[in-house]
Amino acid sequence: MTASTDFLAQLNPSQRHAVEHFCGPLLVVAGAGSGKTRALTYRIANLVLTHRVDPENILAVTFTNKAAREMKERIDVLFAEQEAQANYGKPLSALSARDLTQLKSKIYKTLTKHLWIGTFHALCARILRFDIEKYQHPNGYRWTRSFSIFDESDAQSLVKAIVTQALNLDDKKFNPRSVRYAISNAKNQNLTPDDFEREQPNYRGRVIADVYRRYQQSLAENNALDFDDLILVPVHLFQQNEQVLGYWHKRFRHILVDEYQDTNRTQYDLIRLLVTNGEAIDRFNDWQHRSVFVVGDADQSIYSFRAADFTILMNFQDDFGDRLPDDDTRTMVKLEENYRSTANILEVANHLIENNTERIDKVLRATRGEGESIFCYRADDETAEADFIVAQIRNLEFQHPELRWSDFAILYRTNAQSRAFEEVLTRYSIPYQVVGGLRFYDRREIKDVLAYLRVIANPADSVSLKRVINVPKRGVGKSTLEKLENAAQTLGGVPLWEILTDETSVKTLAGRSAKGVIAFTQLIKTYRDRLDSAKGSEILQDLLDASGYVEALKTEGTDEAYERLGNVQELYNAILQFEEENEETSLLAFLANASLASDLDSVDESGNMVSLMTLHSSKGLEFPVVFLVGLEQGLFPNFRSLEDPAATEEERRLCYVGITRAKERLFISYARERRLYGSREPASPSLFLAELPTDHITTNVGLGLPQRMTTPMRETRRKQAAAAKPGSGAHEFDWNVGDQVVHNAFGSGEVTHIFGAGNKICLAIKFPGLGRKIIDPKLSTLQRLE
DNA sequence: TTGGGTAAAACCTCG
DNA sequence: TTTTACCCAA
Repeated sequence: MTASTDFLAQLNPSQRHAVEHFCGPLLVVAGAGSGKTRALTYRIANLVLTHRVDPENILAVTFTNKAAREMKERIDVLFAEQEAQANYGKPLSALSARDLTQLKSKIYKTLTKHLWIGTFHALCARILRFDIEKYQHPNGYRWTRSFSIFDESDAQSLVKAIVTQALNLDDKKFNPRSVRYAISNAKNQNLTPDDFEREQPNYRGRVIADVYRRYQQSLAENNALDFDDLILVPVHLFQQNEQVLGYWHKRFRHILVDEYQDTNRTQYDLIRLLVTNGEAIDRFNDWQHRSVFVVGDADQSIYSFRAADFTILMNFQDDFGDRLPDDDTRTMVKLEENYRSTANILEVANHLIENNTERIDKVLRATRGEGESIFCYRADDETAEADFIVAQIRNLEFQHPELRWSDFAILYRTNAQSRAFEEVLTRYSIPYQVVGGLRFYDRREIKDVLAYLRVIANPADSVSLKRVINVPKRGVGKSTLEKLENAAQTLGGVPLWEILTDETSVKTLAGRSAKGVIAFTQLIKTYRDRLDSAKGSEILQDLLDASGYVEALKTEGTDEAYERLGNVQELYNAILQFEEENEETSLLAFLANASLASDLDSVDESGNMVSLMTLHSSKGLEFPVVFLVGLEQGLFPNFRSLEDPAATEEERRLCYVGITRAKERLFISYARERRLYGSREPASPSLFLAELPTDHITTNVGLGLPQRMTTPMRETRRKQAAAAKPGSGAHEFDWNVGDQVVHNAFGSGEVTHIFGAGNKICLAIKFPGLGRKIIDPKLSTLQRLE
């Protein structure tokens, strides 16, 4: 066995199949905990070490920045182990410190540095820093490589300004948030304003299309892109410019995509363009020296709210593959062996997910022992729930000396649920970290300082400019700003900056405030001149002083101000670290990195703290002990999904994700009463609780858990159904789980779920031999057998 | 122009 | 309960 292949011996046959795949398409259907990250990293290492692929030709898309970082680290280790054998003839651990340093630096320079690994957003931002100036918008808008990236709040205020000011519409009727959401959705499905209008030709659709057009114009005027544009613009650029596409197509011969079930239409278009060089997909056949390798699990698709579409994964073989059935195909491999969780946990997870209708058939096979039973706790309210869970944590930590605080995770549906747990954890002095919530880069002081940097890099960015022109106070108030903006508008939408830099105009328009405006523009100009010569960190350091920002915080002198000061200091550390760790150290690269950072990226694994996070954030992570909390109707599944069977299935997948995070112990809990906005509301147990297999669960509610838990739910349903339609025909809606029915087309079956409430009820019915189908009793003839 | 006050809205998930 | 938006006095 040669040195370059013996690391493959650690893999099981399916993993090995995936890892050794060289050219052509491959879909890896990878269940939770089946070693998919390992398959990805090993394959990249194998491409380079065995097939001698130039690292420059590899593009790997991950779901988070953190995953990208970890993948790079793991590949680095694999490279190092192989090179140690090859160059020194001994294992990595036997190398002297000097040789090790030398080897690592050589590996970084020749191999790791050239790999493109990152999220869709980060990779696309990088491509755009090369090529955005070649992009031609149909309306003639232009962007430069110093474009700003607008976050969600920037985007929403832009939409709000268009709705209320430019179009003079009621922002109650056209809620900026929902309009922005509609635009985002359109972009994620690769729809232009015209496309959108064609799809929704009604009044609302036309208005939104109009806002969308103006919104895009606004972005262009600011030389800015939103998150969705980061993907959409490269797609359009590739579609319109053969040379640009040709370059990247030639460069990225081997493309790998993780979490493929969570890609949206636009991201799919991007991948397809890069793979086929724009050729029609059914004609593309040139797989020599080229591969596309995607890894995903339809059962873990939980991002449909940002237009992710798991049918893209289901269609992979039709798109790229040989179109053969599962058993014969050479373009799909399934990883079904789970190395993470105990058999009990897997049993519960498998049982739950079987309630979904739309999935690729797949079971997680246990490789570990049975493990402890799952415990389900019914609490009186959210405080009692937190008390119970923290008591369990203290207890387990006490009884099992091998457990650290960081081995525990509390997973919930919404960020707002963290508070109760934080209070109790604080009371017992248990260290914890809340992941999600307010991101570091979303704090006010950080956004302020970044806005300064953004204006310095991109003065056309009027949104950032307005944010800081009067921070700290320079006597430039609302009315002054309004006059200046009007002037910019009248001159045909020139950037505000152009008005500000003309001293005469400023003196005419701003009057008393002119002094402050001029001071501000002078400040920005000073740093713009240094943009090419100075490092970002140097600019930031001087700026904090010269702008008076730090001074103002010190003068304020409150505890809060000192906390902000600390955060600003931390930002300075962040930029220093960025410059140290990254190949591309420009201020532009740092700003993009800051815009795209997620709170998940800052998860501290060394800190030994209990982790609190949403189920969405927990994807891809694992913990020995997991608490899955708040399993109540309306909370989880969330109330917005109650009436929509497809949405309920997504909530169920989310629950599946939560369960499969657990390695050793799983606790599930719900409360009978919960505080919402401050007032107490009664809560009923989640639909999902009744779907868990009784014999693997212990509970504090006595034996016979599913019966007892479904009863109150049935009563609520009955009440809701009766209330929804008083008088005649209430019996139509009075369905219960377990009802035997006869359907005019499918024959007899059993009701297994009830979706929604009132007159919007849908039933999931299991028909022997035909499987489970979701049926609207109002639209089909259903007869109940008594 | 600024700062303080009160009233109304917000809590779904995210790069 | 907490956060944000808007109004008015100084």
